Amino acid sequence: MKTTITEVHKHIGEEVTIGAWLANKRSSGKIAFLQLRDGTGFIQGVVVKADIGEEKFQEAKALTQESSIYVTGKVVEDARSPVGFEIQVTDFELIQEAVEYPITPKNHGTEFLMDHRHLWLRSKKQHAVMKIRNEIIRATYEFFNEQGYVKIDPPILTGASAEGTTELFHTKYFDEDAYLSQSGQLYMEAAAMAFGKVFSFGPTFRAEKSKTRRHLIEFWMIEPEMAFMDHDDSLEVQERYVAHVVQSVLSNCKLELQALDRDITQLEKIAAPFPRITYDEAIQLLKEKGFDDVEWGDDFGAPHETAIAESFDKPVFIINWPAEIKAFYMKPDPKRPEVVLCADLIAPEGYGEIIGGSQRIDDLELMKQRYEEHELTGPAYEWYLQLRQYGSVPHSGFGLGLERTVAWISGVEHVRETIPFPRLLNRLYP
RNA sequence: UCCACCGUAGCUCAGUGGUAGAGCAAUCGGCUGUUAACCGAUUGGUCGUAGGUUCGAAUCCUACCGGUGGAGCCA
Repeated sequence: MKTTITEVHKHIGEEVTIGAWLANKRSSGKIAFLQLRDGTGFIQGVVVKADIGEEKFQEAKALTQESSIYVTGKVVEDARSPVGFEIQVTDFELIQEAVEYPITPKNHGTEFLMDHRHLWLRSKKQHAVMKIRNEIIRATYEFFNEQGYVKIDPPILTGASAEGTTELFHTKYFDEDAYLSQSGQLYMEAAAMAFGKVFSFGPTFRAEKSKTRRHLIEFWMIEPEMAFMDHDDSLEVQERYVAHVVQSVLSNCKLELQALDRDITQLEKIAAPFPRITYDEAIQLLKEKGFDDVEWGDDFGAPHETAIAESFDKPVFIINWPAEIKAFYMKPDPKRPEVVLCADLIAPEGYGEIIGGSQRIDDLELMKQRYEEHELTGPAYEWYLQLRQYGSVPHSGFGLGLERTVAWISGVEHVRETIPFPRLLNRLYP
């Protein structure tokens, strides 16, 4: 009967047929080992000449890497297999012969692999990272649905920037100027006033010429927004959400974490609550660690974030940043108006900021003042002001960068391996 | 945009002023438990591009093109 590699454990002792690709092959004079993959997993097929006959055995030895085949054989348990099972092949049928597959079992450089991203996705490590990405997305929907959030999709084509800081991708909207969304946040605030607790999951675009392991031109964000929640309430949601995602990956992606050689003891520590330090304390900590050039009012670079993260074995919130280096919509601390009620969540092990969040300004007059300070005018911003005019309430929200989260949990060095087809500086293909 | 490093066989790299090399892949042969299998043989080159220095340049110099890492900015 036809089945898949993840299902073979239900068919021990039975003969099954699997549609598969040949990931690799090893053979000797009378036995051949076929490393098979079918998208659901990897398994070894064993071809014995004495069982299958001379002609078929020679055919098996001639199979090339990444050729597609239907393999028929008996499922047996075997302690030597990393997945616990293998298939004793009784027959196979070649679907298509792959000639000189470019990605060989040996080392390749980044440029070559990125040029062949459409094929690289087939490899064990990339497969594992994408499965973990999928689990994080699944766990995200699970978490927010269970907590009563409504998923709302903000637009991708917009008339102006959400934060006014980063470079936007410009395009035409018939005769008007339009930009690709850099954040759905302003729309999610509108949605929170309509549905209470909402979250979005979608792509965002930044036309920054960033060339680091933490940056993509196109990346995916999860942006929850909650009415009637202050910033402390939001921090609690954030830590419970992140912990849920990590625990879900630990439970459901054991083989994938193993394929990536991830040190899971680091992940097993991730449980709410997470430590919180103020921006002021962070400055102090950095000075103690020898960063003499950091002054109050400076933003932190990657080395600073890493140094702070090293002091904790869980993600750490840095709260209450100077208003001048944060977005216009963040609510000032009533006790100390020069700082705003916000937090960055810094992942452990040097993966950098994975969440940025804040309580939003709910006062109409203060928001008008911010508009003047930031020279925000036009129809793109008028509607946002109305949210403070008609039944304004305290509300908070945050944005989690999916790719940085995948990189951290998977333990991969660079975010370009955490999205199927990364858009990078100078890379629009494949 | 700035800084550093790198472009040599299909891939990963060595060669740093005197005949263009290795491993892997491919092809042929051997091997009954391999795990990036192994062993033997064969094939494979406009040394990123254009100038320059030199008796002689993959090697030294200049410019350009491409890439990698980082900074800034951010998730």
